[in-house]
Amino acid sequence: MTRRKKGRTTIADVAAEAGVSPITVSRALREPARVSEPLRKRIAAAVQALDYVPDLHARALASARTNVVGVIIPSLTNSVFADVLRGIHDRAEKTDLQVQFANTRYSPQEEERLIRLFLSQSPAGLILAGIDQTAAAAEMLRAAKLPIVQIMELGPDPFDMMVGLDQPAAGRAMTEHLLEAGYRRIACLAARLDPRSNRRMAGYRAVMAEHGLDDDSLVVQTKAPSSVRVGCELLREIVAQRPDIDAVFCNNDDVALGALFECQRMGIAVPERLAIAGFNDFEMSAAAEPPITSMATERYEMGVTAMDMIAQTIAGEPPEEKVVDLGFHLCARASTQPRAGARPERQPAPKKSAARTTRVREAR
Amino acid sequence: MTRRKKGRTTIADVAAEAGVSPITVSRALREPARVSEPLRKRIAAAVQALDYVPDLHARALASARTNVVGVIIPSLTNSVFADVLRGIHDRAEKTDLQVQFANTRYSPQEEERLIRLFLSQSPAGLILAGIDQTAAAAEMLRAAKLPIVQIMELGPDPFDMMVGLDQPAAGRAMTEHLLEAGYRRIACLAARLDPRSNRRMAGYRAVMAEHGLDDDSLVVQTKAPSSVRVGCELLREIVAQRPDIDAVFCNNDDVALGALFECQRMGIAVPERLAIAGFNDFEMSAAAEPPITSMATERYEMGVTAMDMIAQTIAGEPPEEKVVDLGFHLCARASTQPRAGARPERQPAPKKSAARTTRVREAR
DNA sequence: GGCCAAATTGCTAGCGCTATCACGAATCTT
DNA sequence: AAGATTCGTGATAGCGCTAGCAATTTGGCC
Repeated sequence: MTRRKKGRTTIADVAAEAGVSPITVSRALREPARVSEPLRKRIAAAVQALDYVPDLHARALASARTNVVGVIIPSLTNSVFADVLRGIHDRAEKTDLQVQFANTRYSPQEEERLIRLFLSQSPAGLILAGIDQTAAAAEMLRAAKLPIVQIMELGPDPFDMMVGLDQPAAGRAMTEHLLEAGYRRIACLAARLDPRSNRRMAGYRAVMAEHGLDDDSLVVQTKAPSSVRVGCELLREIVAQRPDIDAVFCNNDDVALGALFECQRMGIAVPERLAIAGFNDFEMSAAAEPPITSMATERYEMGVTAMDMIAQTIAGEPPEEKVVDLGFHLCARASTQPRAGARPERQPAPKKSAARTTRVREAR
Repeated sequence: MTRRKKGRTTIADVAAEAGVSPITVSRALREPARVSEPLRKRIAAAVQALDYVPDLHARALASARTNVVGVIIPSLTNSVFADVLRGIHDRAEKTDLQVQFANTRYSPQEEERLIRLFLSQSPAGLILAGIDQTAAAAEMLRAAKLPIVQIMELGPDPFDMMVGLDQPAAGRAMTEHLLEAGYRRIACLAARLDPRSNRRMAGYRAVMAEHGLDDDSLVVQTKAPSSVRVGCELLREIVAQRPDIDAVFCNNDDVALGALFECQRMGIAVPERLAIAGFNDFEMSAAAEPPITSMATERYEMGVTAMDMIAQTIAGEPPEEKVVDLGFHLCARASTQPRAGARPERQPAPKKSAARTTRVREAR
């Protein structure tokens, strides 16, 4: 809409006002240490007086460098990502970095397209979800000379940096918690086949198999995105299919909440007749009646850390640890009350991702 | 990080490849109709061959115009705004507009700062939440020559365009629903003093006053942001303060869910002993047990419409209606079951914002 | 055939900023 | 004290693209 911006205050105006050259103003703004005290003050006063705001486009063009960090994640609806995004934005505010967000809707092709699009704009950094990029995307990313952080989970071969948690281990830990609480016929309810969710389920199945309890009929999945309603539906389904189950492990807390509602509707006592465990420890889970056991993940912290790692790298001080494991911790609540006669919880053998893993039984 | 981008394919490379001048390539890309068929094809082939992607910064600098739409809303946590943002992004993808998001954390000063910041970058458009901008912000916005859409609610004096709903009317409508269902001592639970929430509460109080039922002791507020836990706490508080209430109107569905959980914990039968109504019709409300009555608002649609209005304005075809009322509709569910002897629901007198308002009693 | 209008293409001149180098003055070597 | 280094500042030359207009071609019409 705006035509030629006739009136814009430019760096030249400030320079004239302060009686210096434009380049000095530019330096005073970006590298104050390289400009002498008196000039810096005069320039600051001129900036103030003229209400000068640098043109980011001109800056980007001239320096072939931007302060835009691209964030490419699968979804905006899932509050898991909303939390991460909040962390990213909060930290971005404290630097001069801008955030440019795009969602892939869980499509690797769309992700590839977006990565290509972002890279062509030479962003200051890139934040990606997960480790399942297409081969073409991986090639571009490895060739790209910019800080990249993969978030949500950990994997063997980072493009650059990584911050997340060991999803299979988290799935294992929850399953072990249920076993230790005395449950045996533990079903698994999974909404949309999010790669992280799949890996948690792999952890679940591994533990079940180790105990000779694994069974295809214990798993119910759907392509629908995770939601409370889906939790209701999945619970009805598993109860119809395996009326003998004594616990359900839901791949996300909204599914767990749906399962709880459906149990209330069907008159299934939780946890006496059926235990319910979720994942991600949404705010509502602790408030539910009964409170729902969940696995807390550091989503906000993940966004903050990712942004920090990028800011540090840009500042020329890349973080010592390129891969950060934020761990997870069990929030054991009434919905998975140990059964009478269950052996007490023992400390599990330390695992790769267990560094910051803690185990909490909350009072209620 | 990136130094001089030595390798970047520029419009000149494409022009050379296609055997035309750079400006023609530029036109072919932006206004294909103004370039002849054969040239257009040659240029398209060259773009393809060289994998050319225009530099948006250079474009913005040269044209003093960007394709960035700024979105300034109070929060990212509240799923109300997440839904709006999703609509905005989904529609942005279908145009060539980019979205730049910032959150004010409910601070008008922060909002003013962000508006100033955005305007200095001459965005293609601006989307703002609500109508409570500071005087200084209002002045800047009225002076700005760009499409602006205020969302979430309607007001008398738009800066430019507006899409939302009549919040006081929505508050009235829910209160009337409760009255018609036979409830009389209706409390109001309000989390963070969101301006929209306040206006809904004003609607509630107006209706209560009209029926001689208004009372300060029926209202409980908190500065804490809306959440399920806050719903639990507010319910305990109101029950302690006014044990005689027969219904609660919660300013958001997460608060309503917390109220429901707390009732379950305290052994308060819903709706027999206490009816619960929420607002915004979150996905979980219909799935709860009992399903929670709520007022559905078109949040996703609001984002889509706002973006559409901006895109249309930029395209030189501003929407005929500068103010769009998306209405609201009651989703009456079991949590506000009419009491025995309640008079049947009558159609309310048509209101300003009732154009698209419908009233639904859902089966369950 | 000549003239005008419309359609098509290209030239020039920046947009506002910063990388790079150049320069004089102040500080440091030995 | 003469040269070698800093330090602080400025001049120059673009970054990649497009507005505005000029130049050219085409087509239509009398």
